[in-house]
Amino acid sequence: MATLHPWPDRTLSSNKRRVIQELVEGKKCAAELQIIVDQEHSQQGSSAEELVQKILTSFDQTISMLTFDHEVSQNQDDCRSQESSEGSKGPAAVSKERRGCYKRKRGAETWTVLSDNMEDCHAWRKYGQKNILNSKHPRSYFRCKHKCNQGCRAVKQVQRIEDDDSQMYHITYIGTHTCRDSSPHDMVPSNNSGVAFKKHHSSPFDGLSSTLKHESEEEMTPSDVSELNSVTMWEDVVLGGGCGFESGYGDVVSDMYSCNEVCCLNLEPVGLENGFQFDDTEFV
DNA sequence: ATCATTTGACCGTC
DNA sequence: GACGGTCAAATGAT
Repeated sequence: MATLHPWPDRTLSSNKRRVIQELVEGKKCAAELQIIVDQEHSQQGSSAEELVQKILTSFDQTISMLTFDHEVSQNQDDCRSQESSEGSKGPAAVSKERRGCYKRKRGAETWTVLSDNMEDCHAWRKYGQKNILNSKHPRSYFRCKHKCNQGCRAVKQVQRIEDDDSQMYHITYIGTHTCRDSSPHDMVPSNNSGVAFKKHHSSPFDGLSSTLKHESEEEMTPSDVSELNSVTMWEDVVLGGGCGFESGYGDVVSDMYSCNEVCCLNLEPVGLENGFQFDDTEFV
């Protein structure tokens, strides 16, 4: 199995990574089992079906805990160091020094959406706005509200499209949510959100995999293709696509299905760049 | 008082 | 050097 994973962490210990890979494999098998069980037990709520559901839930939560735990601990360290430095130097001095001191999120997975609605199920906080060259409308920058307390690195950029008549927005999502949003809305199964989004055994990306863009200029190699298969499989796990509920991991896409409904007109998962790995040093 | 948004400065990439 | 992305003080809203 390819060793690519969308969580932004190269420092994850190899053991932990292997554990997660094994869990991903396990969940994949459980998802296949669920399909078989569904076929053989057509009536809803059979005990076998419930059992498989529990297995899938268990896999999801375990994977989430493993990755979440690591990231939170890392980000808590970040916050602490920030606080301590501010405390020692005084706010004014630090703010001048740190201003604009960042590393760009290059290589993070991104996907774009054309929507008439800026809203989605996540809590975003605007952190900037820029006028873009040759664009009539400014681009707004949002980051996940839980960046500070949970270290969620998801960001999105929203820009109204050029066409004056339409109220459509071009929304670019960068990175997946690693937060566990405390809002009740996010905790309920996505297929309980009043949307005709059938419980599925495959990722929401599956039907879109043909539009999966490899942002690299290079031609895709067979290994790239296999990586993409792994990507969809992983997304099946982290996006909660396998069982229709979301534990808080990387749920942007499923949210766009469940919450924005048909306003999601054009979903383009893109940017699975070479190696599909985040460089943690780019997230300082 | 607290939280969110605006806005100009700063930095990385091309 | 231009442009885009991010930071954080200032400001506004509740």
